[in-house]
Amino acid sequence: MDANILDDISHADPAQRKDREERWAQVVAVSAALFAQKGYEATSLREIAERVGMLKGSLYHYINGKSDLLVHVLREAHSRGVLVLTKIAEREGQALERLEEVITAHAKYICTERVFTAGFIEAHRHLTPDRAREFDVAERNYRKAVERLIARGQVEGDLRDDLDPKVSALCLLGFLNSLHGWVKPASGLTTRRLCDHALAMGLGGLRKT
Amino acid sequence: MDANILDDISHADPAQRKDREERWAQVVAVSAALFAQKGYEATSLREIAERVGMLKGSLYHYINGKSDLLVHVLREAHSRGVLVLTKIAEREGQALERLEEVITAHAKYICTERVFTAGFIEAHRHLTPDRAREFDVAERNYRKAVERLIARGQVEGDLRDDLDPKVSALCLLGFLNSLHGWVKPASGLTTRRLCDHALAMGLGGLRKT
DNA sequence: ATTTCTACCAAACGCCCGTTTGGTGGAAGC
DNA sequence: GCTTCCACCAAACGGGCGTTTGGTAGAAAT
Repeated sequence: MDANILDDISHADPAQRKDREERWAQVVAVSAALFAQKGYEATSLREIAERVGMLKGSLYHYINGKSDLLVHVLREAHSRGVLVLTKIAEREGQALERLEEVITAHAKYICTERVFTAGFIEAHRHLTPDRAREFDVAERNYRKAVERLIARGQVEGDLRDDLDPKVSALCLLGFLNSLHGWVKPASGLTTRRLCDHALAMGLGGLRKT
Repeated sequence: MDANILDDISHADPAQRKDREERWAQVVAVSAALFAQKGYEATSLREIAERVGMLKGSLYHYINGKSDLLVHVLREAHSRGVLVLTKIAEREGQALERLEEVITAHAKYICTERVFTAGFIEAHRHLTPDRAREFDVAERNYRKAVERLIARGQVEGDLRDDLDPKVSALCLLGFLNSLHGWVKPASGLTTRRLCDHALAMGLGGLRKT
């Protein structure tokens, strides 16, 4: 079933494999760009195929259905975003410093890798529960890591301890993701300044005054 | 063209008018619920008509096209949300207090009127620029009002003045709207507690320490 | 030289969408 | 009692979608 994507292809010679992989990467990249720009539903296979230079039916040599594209786009997004951020959150050290790092990295990711951050919420609607689980788990892990960070910050005395860590984590991540909605490249706001601003506002509500 | 919706109907007798208006309100309410739940594109006229108890073609006695429904849903949402919040933001008084009121009211609106807050971003994609303008203007007015409030709070000495009011306003409103993404009714979190939390986090980053 | 394989084309399929058209039953107006 | 009007039905329309099927040109393998 998943042969086109997942099967071992070591029996193919290197030249063929490279061709196919390059083409496939191109397809995923184009899909990511279009999904980000117009949303998953509003993007047609015809349009994707056109930008890659083939007919829509030919895409089925790479996929078994449209949602395969979504899965692979989301996987790339997660490997660049959520997974990296989770690792940062789980590093050793003073909680407050870790949290600052996470917030800044998250904001930076949102600003610079715009292609991969759009429509995550929309995306879940278009995946069957079992295909979505993979991403749900990753996102939950990240959220939990931030939650633990906040709790530790409270214990260490840097963060106010009258706020529930879970709700705080949800608020913080929601806030950071919301940056995507209005931050535009070339809006006269440098990434650097935006990250500083996000840090000030994201952390300001958590810090002990 | 717009006869079904906008025309003067004073020549109809009261009984008829009431019937029609009640039916129309029902259609809008059902549309709002479905748009919120599944999104605009994913909601079919067939589905809307079914819940109201008619066939999809019959909806065209009330509308001239599907997007009419979106416009009317958004109008109702704006009149309950953005317009109310703008008025609060523009009242007289100490800026900090006003801002607290706005944040709390905004958070409360998001939590209690869930039907009308979903898919605002998606919505814009499905309206022609001239039909969207109405809503763009209202949202901009609100944002500007909050921006002025923050600027005044800085002058009055309650808010830190090293943050750009415009960026701060965008961050704050983005944060508040992001609550919609994860706040669920009956999640064991009362509206009251959520609003307090949102206030603490939203204001914490702006306040002078 | 023949076979095999691969990347892709060309064309059709069924589905469901938003929209249009023409009609119908029953209440309201004269 | 006849006409008018109105809310709605019944059925079709064209179109775009995701998907399937069968074929083909050309390189690689034997």
